Amino acid sequence: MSVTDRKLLERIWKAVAAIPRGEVASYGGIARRAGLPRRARLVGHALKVAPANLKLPWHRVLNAQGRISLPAGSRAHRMQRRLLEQEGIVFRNGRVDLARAAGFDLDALLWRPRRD
DNA sequence: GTTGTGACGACTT
DNA sequence: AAAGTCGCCACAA
Repeated sequence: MSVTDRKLLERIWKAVAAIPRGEVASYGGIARRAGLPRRARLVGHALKVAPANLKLPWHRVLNAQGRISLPAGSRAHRMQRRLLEQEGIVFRNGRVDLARAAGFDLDALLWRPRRD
């Protein structure tokens, strides 16, 4: 693995670490915030290989549909959903309930689930 | 080198 | 809404 590849991963990890508690972001959005537009798949890869010691809020990263991308029914899938609900995020029909009432930031693709 | 796969996404049918 | 298609590209075989 080249040094530059390593740097890309680090930039992605940093962007993920910046997702505030109670909010979620998309793979594509993280890629853009990391300065890597159109590299959504790389974000998935970055999370897969992320060292556990970084303690990244990986569960706050969803696909563009607001759905969990991990295999449905898998252990990891259930854990992601649990972690999200644990911080107040509500699911509706298998999708994160995205109410863009206030704070919906299209540019950053950072979503704010309705908080009531 | 080539091929298939995949924690993706935008567009078009 | 749902299914294809295409672009993207790291990785394993």
